Amino acid sequence: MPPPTAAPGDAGQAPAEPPAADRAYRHVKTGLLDGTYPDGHLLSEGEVATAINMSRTPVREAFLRLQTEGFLRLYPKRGALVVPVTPTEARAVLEARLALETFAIDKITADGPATMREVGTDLRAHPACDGSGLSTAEMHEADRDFHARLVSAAANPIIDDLYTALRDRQLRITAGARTQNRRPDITRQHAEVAAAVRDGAADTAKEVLRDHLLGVLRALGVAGGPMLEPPA
Amino acid sequence: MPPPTAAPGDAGQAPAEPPAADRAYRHVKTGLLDGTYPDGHLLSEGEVATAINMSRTPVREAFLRLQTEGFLRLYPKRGALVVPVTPTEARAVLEARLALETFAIDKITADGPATMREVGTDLRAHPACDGSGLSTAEMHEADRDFHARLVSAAANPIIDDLYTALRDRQLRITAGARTQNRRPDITRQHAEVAAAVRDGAADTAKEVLRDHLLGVLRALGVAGGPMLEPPA
DNA sequence: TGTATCCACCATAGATACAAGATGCGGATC
DNA sequence: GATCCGCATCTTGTATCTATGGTGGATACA
Repeated sequence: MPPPTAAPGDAGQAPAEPPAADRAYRHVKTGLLDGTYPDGHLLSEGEVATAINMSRTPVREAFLRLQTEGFLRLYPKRGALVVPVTPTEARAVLEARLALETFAIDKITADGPATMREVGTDLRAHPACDGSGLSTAEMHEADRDFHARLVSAAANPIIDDLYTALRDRQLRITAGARTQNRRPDITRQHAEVAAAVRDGAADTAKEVLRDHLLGVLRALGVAGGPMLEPPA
Repeated sequence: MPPPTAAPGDAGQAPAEPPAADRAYRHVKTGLLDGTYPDGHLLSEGEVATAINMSRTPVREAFLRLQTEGFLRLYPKRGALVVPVTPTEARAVLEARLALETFAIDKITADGPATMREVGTDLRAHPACDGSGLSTAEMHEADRDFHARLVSAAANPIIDDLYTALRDRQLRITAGARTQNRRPDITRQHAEVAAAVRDGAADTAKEVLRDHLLGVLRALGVAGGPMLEPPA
């Protein structure tokens, strides 16, 4: 009666649908990334709920999550604003990434040369240091994984969570950017960071990393500001 | 642009109660901090909803927020677990604070000596550098404000948000700790950090800061690990 | 007595109903 | 012709209801 949609019950080979809240979250996030919901668009719970054929309750949960991640801004009784991506925000995200990744390198350094060697060696063998034969999507994934591994080597779950959220946020910022031309630089920088960590050259690793992140901003046509720009 | 969050129409002498979701959030958070909901307690939406006389819907929102902040862990169909505070978590929070505050100092440094002087001078005059005549609660507030100002000097709203969340999280960790005996150290370290920033001695500032944060862990009887412990 | 099973209870997930706030348009008024 | 007020409508905030799934205790059995 009330649940007119979906027959969750039995169904021999039912694939066990994920929770509605998750589906709503995915749907909106996807729409945010592929431009279905453009910057500045004011979307409503009901709109999304109707689109994916569910009630507003799970959509609300999704909106709340997306707000804490910085994708939406909720206005009471008004709707959810798709936060416009500004150069300032792009810079803020990259700066924050720099802060966390720099910390990771420092922590690995504090752990001692043995840890540096181990982590650096692993990273040096990562696909993101080569990149040949990888599709754009695979390269993107490899890039993300490379940095995630670097950060998680700091063995700090809170930092890991913060970093993951930042990376999600960057997804939207760089949604339309092309990385094809930059791939040689990117892989080279990955390799340099890994090698520097392996060899105990923390300062070199941090410097290359800074330049690496600056490259992302540059590709977007955004200036890096005093923190990310190369020193005189 | 629509007015962000204007006061609801009236504003006459109506108490203008805050939204139920906010009340639920405050209630649970307070309970978390004052020990009403101890570590490992499994609480339910209905329990809270009944206690403060509202429906479960706003309570659910509050639970979601508290989960993203790391206070609760939600188990489907089970309830919300009050995340136990472990030494590991305490260390992770303090390390994360170190990462962000260190970044702030670096950014201020990158901004140039003029910025350092200005920020450092302001901080040096902050009540948290003196502390005489402040109650425990006031001192606590001053401490929090001091660090928040340092971080916000980095002019990065994302970092600000992350830092605020960390600080909230620390609230719970240090809920029962006494700071009375440590106050002289704390105020001295604040003053030293401020003076170092003012005078352009970034490395000194970061070193004192590290020691300052280590002090929090020490007061809890937790070891700092390789990152926070003083170098040999 | 120890163990496996079953069932009642409890908690959440999701849907729907209802209430209240905000906006924008149209018409009345000055 | 400009302005202001009221209403229609849209959107969120909150409450309540039903369905589903998991837990633990009581019970039957070896």
